Amino acid sequence: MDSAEFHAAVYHVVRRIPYQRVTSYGHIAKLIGMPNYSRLVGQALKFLSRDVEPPVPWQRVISSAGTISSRGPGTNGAQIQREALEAEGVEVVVGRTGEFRVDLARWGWFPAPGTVDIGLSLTPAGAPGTTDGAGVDVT
DNA sequence: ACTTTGGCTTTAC
DNA sequence: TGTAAAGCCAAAG
Repeated sequence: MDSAEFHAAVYHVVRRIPYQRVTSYGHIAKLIGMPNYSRLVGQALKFLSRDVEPPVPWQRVISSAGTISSRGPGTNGAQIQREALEAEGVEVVVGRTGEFRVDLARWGWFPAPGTVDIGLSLTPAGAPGTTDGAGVDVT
């Protein structure tokens, strides 16, 4: 797939992230079938224009450690992201060094690869397993 | 064409 | 958890 398809797949998957759920860049890469493209997922979201037709909930994508990427001191992207997450009810805590983090055990959404539609032909036909992908139910 | 730079990950300590 | 180091891949410089 070329970069256009990659972007499309990323957006597609990100849009599949349920309300009040978050996932990681790396997991999205896995879902698409390219485990080592985690950084490119970040770029795809970075290149995303802010007024695409079906909005892409990019705020539901954070690092695998459950922290919101700061994107540098001069930017307020992390703050925006935090507000967006809290706005939909996701609990965001502030670390001791001031970073925002989300409890992945509670809000994380990590369905097995192949169980979500990525909008491309590589989705296996009768994908077994969870179609819900309700991550961890530790309550 | 080479070097840096990212909304990253994993493994190891 | 928190760093540190080594991979990773495309876009900028």
